[in-house]
Amino acid sequence: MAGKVTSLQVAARAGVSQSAVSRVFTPGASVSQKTAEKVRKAAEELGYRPNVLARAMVSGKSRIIGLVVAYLENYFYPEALEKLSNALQARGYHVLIFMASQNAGNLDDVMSEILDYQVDGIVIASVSLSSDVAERCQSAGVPVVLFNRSQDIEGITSISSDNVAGGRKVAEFLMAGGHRRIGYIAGWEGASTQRDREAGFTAALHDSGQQVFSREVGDFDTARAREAARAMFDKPADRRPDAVFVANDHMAFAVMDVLRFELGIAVPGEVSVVGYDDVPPAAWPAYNLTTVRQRANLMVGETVAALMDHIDTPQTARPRRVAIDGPLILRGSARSPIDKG
Amino acid sequence: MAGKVTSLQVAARAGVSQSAVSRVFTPGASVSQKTAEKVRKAAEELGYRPNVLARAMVSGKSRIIGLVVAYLENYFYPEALEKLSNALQARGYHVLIFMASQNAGNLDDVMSEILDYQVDGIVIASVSLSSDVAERCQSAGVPVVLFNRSQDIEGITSISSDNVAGGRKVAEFLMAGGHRRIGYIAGWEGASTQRDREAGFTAALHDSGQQVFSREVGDFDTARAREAARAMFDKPADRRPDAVFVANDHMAFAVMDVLRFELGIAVPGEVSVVGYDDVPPAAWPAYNLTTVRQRANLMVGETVAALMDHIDTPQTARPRRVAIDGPLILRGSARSPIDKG
DNA sequence: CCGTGATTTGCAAACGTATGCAATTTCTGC
DNA sequence: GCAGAAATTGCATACGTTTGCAAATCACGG
Repeated sequence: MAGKVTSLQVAARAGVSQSAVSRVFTPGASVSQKTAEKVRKAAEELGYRPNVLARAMVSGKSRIIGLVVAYLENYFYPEALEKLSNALQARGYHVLIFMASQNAGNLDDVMSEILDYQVDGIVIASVSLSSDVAERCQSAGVPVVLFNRSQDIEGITSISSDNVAGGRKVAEFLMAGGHRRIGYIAGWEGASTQRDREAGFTAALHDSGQQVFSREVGDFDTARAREAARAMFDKPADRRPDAVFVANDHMAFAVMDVLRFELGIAVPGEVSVVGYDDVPPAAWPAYNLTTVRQRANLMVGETVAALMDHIDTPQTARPRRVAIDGPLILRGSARSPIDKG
Repeated sequence: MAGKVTSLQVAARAGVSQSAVSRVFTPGASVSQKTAEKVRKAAEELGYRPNVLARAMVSGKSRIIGLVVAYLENYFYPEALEKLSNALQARGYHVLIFMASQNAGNLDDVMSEILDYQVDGIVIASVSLSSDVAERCQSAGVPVVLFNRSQDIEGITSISSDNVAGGRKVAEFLMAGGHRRIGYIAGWEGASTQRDREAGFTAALHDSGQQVFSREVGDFDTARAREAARAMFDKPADRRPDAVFVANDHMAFAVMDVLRFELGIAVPGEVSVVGYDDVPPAAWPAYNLTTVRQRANLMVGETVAALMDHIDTPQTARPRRVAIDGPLILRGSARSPIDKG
C-alpha cells in the first residue's frame, strides 16, 4: 500500500531475513518451498516488487538496452522499433530511447548519456559511428549493434539487409522490363545503405553494358527528393529517364507524387519507379510501389540474438556482420518484364 | 580508460574526498573554483561520468520517463514519440518504452514493470487506464499523463486535442459543402478519441437538423476500415453517402483507396472524405486529405510541462485536463463550400 | 540416536552515489 | 591582525538490492 515497499519490510512480515526475500525473487537461487510461499504471500500483501535500479547497481546488469535513432519519419523505423521493443520486452529487457540528429558531433554526447545509464547493450539505428566512440563502448564492456548500417570497424556487429544484392535486383528487373534510360535518386551519401544500394545497382547495370542515365541526390528527405525528381524529370520525354530507382520508399512516394501531380507523367505508363524498404504505405493502392523488402522481423531477430549472445556469454561472443537478403516485391509502379513489348 | 570509473578514483587522483567529486557534478552544490577545476581535470583524464543508476538510488529520481504505447502503425505516434523524446532529452530525462497491446489485462503487467524501474513519470499514449492502476501509481507517487486519451479518473492528468470541437468542425464543413448524406466510420469504440469525435460530429449534424446517414466501425485498423468502406459504399450512388468522416487519417487512407481503386468512386467528385490527425501522409498529393490537425507540438509541450510540474513541485501540482483545439486543414479530398454549386 | 552430506538460511559486505553534520578553511570589516 | 561570519570540505551513513561465506537445519542410512 505504501509508496515504497522494500525487501526489508517483506522480510519482517514474512519472518525471514532480507536475503531470503531477495532469493525468492532471484530465479535459480536456493530457497525452500516453505519460505518461498511465506515470502510471496507477504510480498503480495504489501505490493512489493524488486527495485530494478538497486538490483542493477549490485549485479551490474540494468536490463536496459539503449536505442539511438535519428528520425522516425521513415516508416521503416517505427516498425523496427515496435518489433525490437516487443522482442526485448519478452526477454525482460526494455528500450531506452535516444534521439540523435544526423550530425556526428551530437552523437558523442548521446553515447555518453547512454553509457551513464549503465545499459546492457546499445542498438544504433540509421546512424554511423565514429570508431573512437565504438572503442569507448568496447572498453566499457557494452555490446553495440549497428542496425541498418554496416561499417568497417573492428569488432562491431552490424545487421542490415543485403543492400548490394537488393540494388542488383532492381537493376536487373528494370533492364528486363526493357527500360533503356534508368535514373537513380540517391539517399544521404554518408549512409552505407545508400552506398551499397547504389553499388549493387550500378554494378548490375554495368554487367549488362548499361550505365546510370542520370543521378540526383535526395538525402533520404522528402523535400530534397522532390527537388531531385524535378531536376531529373522536368524535360522532354526523350531526354529524361524511363525508369528510376529511388534509394528508399520514403523518397519514392515523394518522387511519384511529383511525377504524377506536378509533371503529369504517368507511373508506370511513362516512367517506372522502384523503391527500397517495403514500408506499409508501399502497399497502399495509391502508390502500389514496387520495392525491395527489408525483412524487419529477421533483422530485429538477429539484432536481439546478437545482443543476448554478447550479454549472456561475452567471452565466447564474436562480432557478426549480417546482411539479410530481401525479395523484390512486384507491384504496380514499374513496368514488369511480361508487359515489356 | 578502464571499464568502470567511479567517483572514488576521481577523488583519489584529484586529491580530494569522494563527496567533493559528487558535489562538482551536482548542480547547485557548494564547491570552490579550485577543487572544481582539479576534479574536472581528473574526471576528464579518467573519463569519469556519474552513474545515473547509483544517483537514482540515493536521490530517488531516476530521470526516466516511462512511455506506454499500443502501436506505432498510426503515424501520429512516431511523430509524437520523436517530439516527446526530444523535449525530455533537452531537460535531462529519457524515455523508456513499453509496448502494450489493446487488451487491458496486459496493461497491468506493463505498469508493474514500469514502476519497477522507479520512473519519475509515466506517459500513457493511446491506451485507456483502469482506475486501480491509476491509483497504484498515485500511491507510488509517480505522476501519470494520459496522452491522446481523456478519462474521468480522479486526479489523472490528460492531454488530448479537442476532439468534440474537431468533430463539430468536420460536420459543419461537410454540411456547408452541400452534402446531404453524410456517413461516419468509427474508430475503436473503447477509445475516448473515437467517442468524442463522434459526439461532436453528430451533435453538429443534429443542430442543423441532419443525422448520420450511415455508420460503420473501423476500429482504427486498416483492414477493418476497408471492410467498413465496402459495406458503406458498395451500393448505387443514391443509396450511399456523398461524404464520409473517418475517425482518423490512418483509416481514411484505406477508405480512399477502396473508394477509388476498388469501387471506382471519385474522391472528391462523388464522395468527400475527411480524416482526423493530419499525419504527414495526409499532405502527400496522392491523398491530399482534408483533415483536422492534432497539434502534436502543443500536445507534447503540455505533456512535458505537466510532468515537470508534478516532478519538481509535487505539493502544488494539480491534475489538468487539457484539450487543444486544432484547425481543419482544407485540402482536396472533400468538396468545399465554395465549389458547392 | 548419531553422523554425514546436502540443502537452506542469515550475516555482512559490497555496488556508486548524495547529503546532513561537524570540522576546517577562507573571507570580511574594522 | 583579529573576531566572527560565510564558505568549503571530509566523514560517515543511507539508498535497496545481490551474493560469498559460514552457521544452521534437514534428510537419511546405519
